[in-house]
Amino acid sequence: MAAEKVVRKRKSEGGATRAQDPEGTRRNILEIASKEFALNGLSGARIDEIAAATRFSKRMIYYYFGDKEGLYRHALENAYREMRQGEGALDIDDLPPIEALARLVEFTFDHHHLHEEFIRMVMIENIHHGQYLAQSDVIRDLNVTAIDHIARIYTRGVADGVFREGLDPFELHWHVSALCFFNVSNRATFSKIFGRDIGSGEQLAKLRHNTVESIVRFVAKAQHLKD
Amino acid sequence: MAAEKVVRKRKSEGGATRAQDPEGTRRNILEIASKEFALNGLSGARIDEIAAATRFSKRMIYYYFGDKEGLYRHALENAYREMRQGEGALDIDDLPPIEALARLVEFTFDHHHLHEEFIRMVMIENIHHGQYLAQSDVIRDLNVTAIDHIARIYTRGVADGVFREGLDPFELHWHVSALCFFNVSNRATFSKIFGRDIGSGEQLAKLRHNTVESIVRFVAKAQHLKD
Amino acid sequence: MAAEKVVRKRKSEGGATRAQDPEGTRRNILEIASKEFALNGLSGARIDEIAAATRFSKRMIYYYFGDKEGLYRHALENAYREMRQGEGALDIDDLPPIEALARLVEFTFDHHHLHEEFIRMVMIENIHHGQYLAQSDVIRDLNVTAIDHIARIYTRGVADGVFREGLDPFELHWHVSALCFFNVSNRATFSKIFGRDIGSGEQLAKLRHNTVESIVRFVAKAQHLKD
Amino acid sequence: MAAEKVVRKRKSEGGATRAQDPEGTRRNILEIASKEFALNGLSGARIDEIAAATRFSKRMIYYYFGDKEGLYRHALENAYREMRQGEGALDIDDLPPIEALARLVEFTFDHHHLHEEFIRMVMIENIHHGQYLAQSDVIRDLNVTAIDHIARIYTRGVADGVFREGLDPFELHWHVSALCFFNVSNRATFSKIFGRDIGSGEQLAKLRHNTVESIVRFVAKAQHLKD
DNA sequence: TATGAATGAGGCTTCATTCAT
DNA sequence: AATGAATGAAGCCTCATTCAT
Repeated sequence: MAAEKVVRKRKSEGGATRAQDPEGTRRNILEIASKEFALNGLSGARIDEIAAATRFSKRMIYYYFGDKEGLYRHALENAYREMRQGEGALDIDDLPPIEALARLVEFTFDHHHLHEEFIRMVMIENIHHGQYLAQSDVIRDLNVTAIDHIARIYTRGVADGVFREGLDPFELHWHVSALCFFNVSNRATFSKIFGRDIGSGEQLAKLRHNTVESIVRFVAKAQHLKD
Repeated sequence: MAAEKVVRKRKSEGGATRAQDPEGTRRNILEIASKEFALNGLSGARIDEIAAATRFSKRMIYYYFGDKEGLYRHALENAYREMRQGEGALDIDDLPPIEALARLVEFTFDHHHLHEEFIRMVMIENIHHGQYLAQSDVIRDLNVTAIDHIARIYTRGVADGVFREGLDPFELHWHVSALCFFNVSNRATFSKIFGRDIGSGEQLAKLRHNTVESIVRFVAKAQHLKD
Repeated sequence: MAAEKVVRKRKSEGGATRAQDPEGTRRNILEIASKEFALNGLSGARIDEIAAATRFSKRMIYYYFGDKEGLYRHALENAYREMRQGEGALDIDDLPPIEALARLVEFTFDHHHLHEEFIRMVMIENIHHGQYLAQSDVIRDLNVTAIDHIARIYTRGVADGVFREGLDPFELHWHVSALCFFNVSNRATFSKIFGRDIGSGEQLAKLRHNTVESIVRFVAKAQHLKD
Repeated sequence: MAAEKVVRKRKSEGGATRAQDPEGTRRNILEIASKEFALNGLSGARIDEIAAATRFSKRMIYYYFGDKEGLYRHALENAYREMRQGEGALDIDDLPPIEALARLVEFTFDHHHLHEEFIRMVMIENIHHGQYLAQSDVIRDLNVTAIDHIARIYTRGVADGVFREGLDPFELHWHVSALCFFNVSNRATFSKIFGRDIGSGEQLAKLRHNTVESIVRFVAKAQHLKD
């Protein structure tokens, strides 16, 4: 009889040896995964490599995040969350509007510059048509408040008579975002094409300065500008 | 064109019927591949799917482009080439500087908006740290000339006394690029987060208008601005 | 019953609240496991899903049953046990042989029809070449008695001169089993192939009737048959 | 720059060395797969083991059959096809009805006995509730004709006055199937429980004889039976 | 020039099982 | 008695690429 073929038993026998700290495990995995996704994108990232860089076995990724997309989704949320948390630090309500606006732009410019990982996650998510962001309520909630900052400054500036009327805070936010984001997101191609690194040294400083000036000139009344 | 001259040789005795048109084959493959890469990125694109969408077999991709990266590199070069070709059309040397500048910005804004595929290729290339672009001399040559346009306008504006002195054409180009690029590259996330589609209708028109205004206000002397 | 006596001990100071009832735990697990195995087979069943459907943790399965095969073995034994228990109810010793035989067949037919889960366990065990059954003394003991019933009826029938001589009770049991078993085990394929559901309604009733008639005609002397 | 991380190239380089014979390849794979599925069931079968037993690489299974279920579906269809093909051999139209019926039953009994693999596939498919068979038009077509055989014999027998009237050929087919199928499908458990191997030697012969007699006695008028 | 058949390597995911508490 | 955290091994499937014609 060839009938002796049986349910094949798994050979494992190997067990866990690690301390049990679910929250720590989750965090460790998410941290590593965020880096991998930011570096290689969703399809470029490798679960195996993430697991290897982790202090845990590959299996735990699935235990805590379900699948690769689940992990990516969490990494994306995490990126937005960390980003927004940093913004709390900025305290500019006491400055005169123009100066406050300048500070806000500088802050955003520097912040983006320092958080390339976040920028890359957003780029990657745009490559995926924002489909994972669309699944996350968390992210939307985090971001809508981002406009409040600039809206408050703008209102004060208009009240003080130094800002032009009729501008839309949402569009101002867009403006600031575009300039600050682009300088990080397109650093590689832009720098390589023109042979000037836009992401460091003098050039970075000048673009930062230009960015501030551009926003201020866009918002402030002409009479308040010094050429 | 040259295509008229292609003699459709049939294999002597009722053999294969496919036209032997190497250049056409290449072009067909590259076209399809460009779409796939733009849609799914380098690691996300599938050779199988590209081949299937092609009029040819998978083998031809390797025959003409070596490997996946070779195909990607060509698709990238192609994207830049097509982009730059379009720019030739713009004729603004006869307009007064401010108006010329406004036209240039509008043109760039629209051009980027209409060439999402190109924008996505650039995003993807940035995700890959510009490493493939770095290997291509073609691309660099194509792009450096892009600054000439704006440089000429700027020079005229300064000569006419309507533009501020001391600005760097390269940085002006950066400025225009940033705003026009961002509106396409980040359309998905930005629109989804704030619930307003920045890529169509009224909103698109307003951002276009703002973009022009922003650049003009940045470059022109304050006395020439109407708030 | 014994369950009345279970003292629900609470861990001294507001600890766990789960009742400590080993036998109940075992039973609960076994019940759920039986369903899963009957539904998906030995290799198709999932320990995780069994545990999830249970009121207990996965660990308890291993605690009480060792491993997956152990659990399956117990489920198999359980299926046979429950099956045989039901048969006790039948009381036909007072009926004339032909009628008694008819009742026995009807009973078996209905019993099998009502216990699809058991039938499926037997099918599954046959897929595994009966290797787990072979390990269980319990099951063999339970079943051998199954022949006694039919043997008694047959003996009476022969004595009464209504049954043919020389038949083997074991083979009669085989006969009854085959017809009753098949109608449940092969319901899916047979019904789907011929577009007639053999497991419900009129068709079921007719096959039941045929089954009885077939057995009776096989056993009874021709002179006692009405065509 | 950590930017040197790239699309990871596959290392393969290894190529094919085998003769190209698509149909042969398919057949070889299907043959091996049929054995594995019959032996271990759908979930129990291992693609790796099938591939290893094949003359081809694992990849070819997916090339030709899509996925594991696709392969199973084809194996199932194949089993039914081979089964039905064998039946063509039987030539009984010239025999008197009773004898023809007896020959048909004997043939079916032997045929099932010799094709355990087929029986097991049907068992397995029933475990899966016939869901794969339901997807196959091929199988249904093959089987409906199976009833024609027995219907023709029955009609002749009724015309000759030796068979009872009012029987349903479909149900007769069911009857024959049940007895012949069961003896193969349940050989393992039945034999083990009662300590008598129903699948070989004298016992097999007696059950075969009984099966024929049972069917004949069920169909023939009582006056034509010799007890 | 062009193709369909074939493949090794690796990718994601699941599984039964064990450890620490 | 009972659990949630953790895991090695293996399972299915996909991918870029090459061979034979």
